[in-house]
Amino acid sequence: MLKRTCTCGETRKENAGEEIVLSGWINTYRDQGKGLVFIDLRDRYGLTQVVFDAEDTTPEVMEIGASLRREDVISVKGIVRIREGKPNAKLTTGDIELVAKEIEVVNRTAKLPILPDDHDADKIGEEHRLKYRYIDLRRPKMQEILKLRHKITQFTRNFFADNDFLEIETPLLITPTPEGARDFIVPSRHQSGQWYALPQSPQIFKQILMVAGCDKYLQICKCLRDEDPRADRQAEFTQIDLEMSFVDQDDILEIMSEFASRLYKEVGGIDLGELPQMSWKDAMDNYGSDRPDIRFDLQLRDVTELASKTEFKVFKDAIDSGGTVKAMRVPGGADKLSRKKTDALAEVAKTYGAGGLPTVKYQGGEFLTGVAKFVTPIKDELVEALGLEDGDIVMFGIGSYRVACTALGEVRLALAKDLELIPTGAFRGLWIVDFPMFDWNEDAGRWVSEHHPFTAPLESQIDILESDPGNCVSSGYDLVINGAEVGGGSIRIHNPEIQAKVFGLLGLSSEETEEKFGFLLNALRFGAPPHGGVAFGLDRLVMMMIGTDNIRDVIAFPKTQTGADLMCEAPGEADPKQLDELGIIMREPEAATEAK
RNA sequence: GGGGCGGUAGCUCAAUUGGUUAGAGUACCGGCCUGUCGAGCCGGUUGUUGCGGGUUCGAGUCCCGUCCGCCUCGCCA
Repeated sequence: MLKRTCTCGETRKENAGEEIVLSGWINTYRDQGKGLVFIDLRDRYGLTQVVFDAEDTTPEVMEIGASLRREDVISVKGIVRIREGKPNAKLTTGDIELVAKEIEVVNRTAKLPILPDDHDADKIGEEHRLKYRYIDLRRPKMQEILKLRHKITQFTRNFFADNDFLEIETPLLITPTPEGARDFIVPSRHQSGQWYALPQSPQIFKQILMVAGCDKYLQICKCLRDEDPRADRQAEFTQIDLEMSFVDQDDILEIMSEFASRLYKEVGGIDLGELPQMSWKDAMDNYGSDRPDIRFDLQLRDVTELASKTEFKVFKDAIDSGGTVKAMRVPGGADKLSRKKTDALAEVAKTYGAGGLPTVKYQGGEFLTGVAKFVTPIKDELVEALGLEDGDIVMFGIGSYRVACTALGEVRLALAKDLELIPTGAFRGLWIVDFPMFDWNEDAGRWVSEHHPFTAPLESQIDILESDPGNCVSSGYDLVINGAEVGGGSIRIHNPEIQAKVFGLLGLSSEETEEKFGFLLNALRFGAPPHGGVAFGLDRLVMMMIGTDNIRDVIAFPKTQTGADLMCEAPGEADPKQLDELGIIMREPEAATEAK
């Protein structure tokens, strides 16, 4: 075997005259006819032009050179020389070429299903890219992503190691717990009828590590949630997970702000600037989202009071049932937004639970369009409240507080896209703080955790935890960058009585609590320090830095929307023997359907 | 579980109101070409139109079912 002496990205003018060996894949070949063939040889590090010239090499090597096709794998020995033709400014090695003297064809490729070509990779169906991931990943762009991801994890490890964090692994096979996402379940062979769950996060383990005196913990770990994926969400994903003892919220926000700022700066070359704090209430009130995109300035205003003065039935019905009316001023919207566009925005509002999106134009001192007559009675007050100017459009979000805010908030985002309000290359981050402890779930008829059941209420809120859970503010915090939640955490409950109270509020009986979370409550009884932590979504960080909204772009071997790995064809059938050992009997498909 | 879009050559796509032999670029194969670099020129091979039914003289096209992929609501403590 010819062993390479350097890579395809490093040879320069200065190396002219040296004998080297390169190994790699044929990126392209250009056969000029009898006696002259060019090859661009590719490896992870770059491209080097190899020339097969009849005047410089043997007929045998020439023949092999002419037979090479895309993605064949070769090793080639030769002499570096300054190019006889023009240099190629597109390549770092563009000044030189390797004159082939000896060649070893390591492997010929079969007929290629896809080409690893950045130039038209976007056109290749993702299904093919995923099935032949090993070819897709050869693309320089994909290699760059893998490298960036590596740099981020490397930076993370170094940063936290420098701050005395210990990297500690937690188990993948854990006990199923109620609350939260749907678990992936794994059968136990030794204890038939018993099941492991794969972790949705190492949450409880990292808290127990604090009880165990580890003080500062870090792990870059896989988390698994058996829920439907989205473009930016995958059932199997990676978190930068950490936890600290004897800290308060400010301590955590401080170190995490430093981490985020330095990470973006040093790895991504991005200046995040200051990371201000905004309360959850302010975020919902003004941006209609708990992860507001503050790169542009449209804001929502509460006009419930004003709206109650009108005879508009849509307003009245919502207000009578305790709802909210929000308004958003779109400067200059009268000209920019056609009926077609406002209709499309109304569809957005409907998707998020609103009945529609009443819209009025403000032109010539009058409200125009269909619902104008209903809001004209409050015209002056509305103009004043929203600071309306001639040519503006006003849109209304109506419904329960969360629906009114969210629906109009989503319209806000759609509008930003449509009117191109987001400056390219802008990065704006902020911490969202003071989340509510709970949200009332109508279907379940009980409180559910806004964050998770281990989140502590703010110290000032402990009094109202039980008397007024709906207004109880938690110690949770999320880091939001460009409208995406990149991480979140909280100060945890370290007092077993308070933890038991929270479980109780979530509708768990004390038996259930003891059965499912007894080990945690126990741990809290045996000397738990105050502690708190954060989990950052690694995939999201990578996505943001390379500017993609597709999470599959940043995962080497991602899954599809139905949880399939198209390359290895997971999930697959298990051997009946395996099932037998586990005491599992498959129900017939028809029976499964009937059971529904 | 709901809604939307898509599936035609290895790949990316085209194919008039249903119309007879399903085309183009690219990859691949062959030929030409000594300075190319997304090489060029000439020629060629490549099809279960996702799958299964149905309507029709005739289906890539229309209908029903189903599978797969993508986007999305619910869901994601």
